[in-house]
Amino acid sequence: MTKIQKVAELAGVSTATVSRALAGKDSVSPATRVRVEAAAKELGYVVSAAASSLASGRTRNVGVVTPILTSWFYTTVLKGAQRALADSGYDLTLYLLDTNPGSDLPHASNPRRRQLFEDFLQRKRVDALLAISLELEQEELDHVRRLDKPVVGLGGPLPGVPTLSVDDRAIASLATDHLIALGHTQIAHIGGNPDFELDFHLPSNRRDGYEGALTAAGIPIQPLMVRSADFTIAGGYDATLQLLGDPRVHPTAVFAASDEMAIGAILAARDLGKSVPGDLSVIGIDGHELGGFFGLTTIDQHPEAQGRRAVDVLLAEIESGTAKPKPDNTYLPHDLVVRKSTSSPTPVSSD
Amino acid sequence: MTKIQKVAELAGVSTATVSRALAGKDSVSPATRVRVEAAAKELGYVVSAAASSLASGRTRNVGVVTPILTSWFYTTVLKGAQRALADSGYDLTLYLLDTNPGSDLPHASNPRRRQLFEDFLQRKRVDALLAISLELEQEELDHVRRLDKPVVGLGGPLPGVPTLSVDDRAIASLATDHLIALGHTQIAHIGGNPDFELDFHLPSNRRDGYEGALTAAGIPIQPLMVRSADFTIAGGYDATLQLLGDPRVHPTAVFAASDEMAIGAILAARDLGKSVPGDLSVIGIDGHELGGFFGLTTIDQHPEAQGRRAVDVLLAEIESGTAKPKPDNTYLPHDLVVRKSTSSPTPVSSD
DNA sequence: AGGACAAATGTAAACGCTTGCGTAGTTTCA
DNA sequence: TGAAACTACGCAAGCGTTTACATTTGTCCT
Repeated sequence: MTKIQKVAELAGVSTATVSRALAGKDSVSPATRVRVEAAAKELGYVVSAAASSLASGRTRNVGVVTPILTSWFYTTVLKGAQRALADSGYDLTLYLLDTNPGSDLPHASNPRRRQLFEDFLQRKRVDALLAISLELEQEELDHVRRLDKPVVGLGGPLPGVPTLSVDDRAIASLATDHLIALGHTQIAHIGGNPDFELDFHLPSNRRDGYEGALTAAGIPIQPLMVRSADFTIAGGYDATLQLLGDPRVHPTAVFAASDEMAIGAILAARDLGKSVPGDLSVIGIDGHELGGFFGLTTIDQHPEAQGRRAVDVLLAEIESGTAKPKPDNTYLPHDLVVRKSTSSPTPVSSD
Repeated sequence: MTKIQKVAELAGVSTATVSRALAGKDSVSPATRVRVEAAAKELGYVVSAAASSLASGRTRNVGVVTPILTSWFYTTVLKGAQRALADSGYDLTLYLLDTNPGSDLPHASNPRRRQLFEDFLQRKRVDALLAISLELEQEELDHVRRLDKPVVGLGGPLPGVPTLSVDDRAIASLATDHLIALGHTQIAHIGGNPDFELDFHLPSNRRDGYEGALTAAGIPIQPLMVRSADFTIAGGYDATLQLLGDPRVHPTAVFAASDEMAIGAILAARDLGKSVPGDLSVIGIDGHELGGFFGLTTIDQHPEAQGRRAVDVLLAEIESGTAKPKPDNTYLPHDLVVRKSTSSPTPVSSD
């Protein structure tokens, strides 16, 4: 391993200057900088991350905590974050915080979570933390605060931490309004399961948006029209099966709280011999890559861009060194993407 | 931040002893160990990763390089790797090595790859590297060798590096034999696209296994029965549409090289009004979580276990400090999972 | 009882960088 | 033209551990 000393000798300067030149600091003359860079390249010199971080207190490493990995939305956010970090020369350390299935312990007792908050994060291994859809308990929040490092939340409201998220109510309203505008009045909703391991605000906000839009349009809310599922294709499928099999309701459209559930709804409708959108219009949320394949109308929430944005905010905080930025929430953009899973309802003979 | 010095004082020992006690080394008396641990806990002491790694040369951090993130198989492997690492107190640094789309440059010229191999990896940020489905060019391989750190390949043959992988030929044979045993003779194959960004051995090995099984059973190989796609649902769908629309062939079964393509095949068959398995049997590879939902017969290759296994090997190498373990390949287990997408062919009137 | 050996602990030298402070040398300006 | 203000760079003190080596203490033989 070549060390900085060798580079300094070859370039004919002190190690201090090499360090400054390579770190891209000003106060190094252009000529010197060039010489140092040439020397470094010639010797194949790369700074030792450990030494650099010990001396500077910075690691060039950002921790990303996600509750789920095997879901398109999360991996896409992660992809955006990874790319943005790599572009800025940062490493991404991945922490997976899935609750052990079946366990109903408070989060703080989950050993994996304890390990993360009490051990890993405390070792100064990361400069900042990006928390995706994370709900933290008080104790965990305290641990995070103690780090005194930038923390940004994506998708979930974290008290005392700046967050980015889409406006779930607005998205749900937009989706519902789209169906209303097409002439639907019998609109069902497949919401996310609130006891899912994710942040519980999201399902309820989406439901609120749905109900708000109906009410605003003077359409009565029918509790039987609302089902919940676990955000997966299978979950959306089952919920739709139940919905369409219930003689008490006659939905002509379904608004699913995720694209995967919406896809499940499309498959269920087909399996029941109903056509989409002829017999049932379906709209989802996410902007899933399979949306085009299924002709799914959706609200794209640009997950990859969300990952990038979150990292941008995080890096800005790291650079600025601001200990306590305003803990407010910023809304991220979303877009209605109309495909062929939604249309006006076909008039039906009342039965 | 409490440092080791404080702990030493509180426990009434030297910093050396604290270090040894906390690292779990022997040659510390049980009584002392207990006292040190108590002191550390009381002060909330956690070692500084930077200092520790500078002094010891170890980072407790493993790099994982994957070519794809938004695919169930890869994220599941990653999940297995993450969990195994977390269980052993290691961090996982994620590197994403997707080629920029459209670019046909040699890998070594891809800026993201350069950055990874020439910069990130050289900084001693990781103790070891897990390369998933990675094909490296000579230059990149040299960089990796220069690290002189344990490297394990998963799923792709890396010259000079120990690898783990399933036996793709055997899997393909098993899948094909399953169809043959059911009585099929008109068996199509949807293989992975060889110019896909992944390792190209995989698609060709699977195709070899398919052809081998046919030949062994005395069934002629029909080139028109073989299509390739990009491993996705949409890809499998299109390939199947073509296959079933081609008047020159009459497949009664399809062996797809991935579960996602197999799911696409099922959807395509349905859209063409064919029943599965009545008109078309479908078998895939992977063990995808949606397999149950679609009733898909598949060869489960236990991706999460693959991730765990790979990490186990990696950690064993780190512990042993063996610089150069035998660069051989170990095959991982796979299992046929029979569901309802395969059955005996229904006799058809020859047309 | 004396020496040899092992067990437990202490001493202090790395580990390889960053950066505050200081110093020459160079401009700038009245 | 002399002081003030920069600019570019060197010096050396850390940063917080780990660990080779030395030391102490206790145990076991003969």
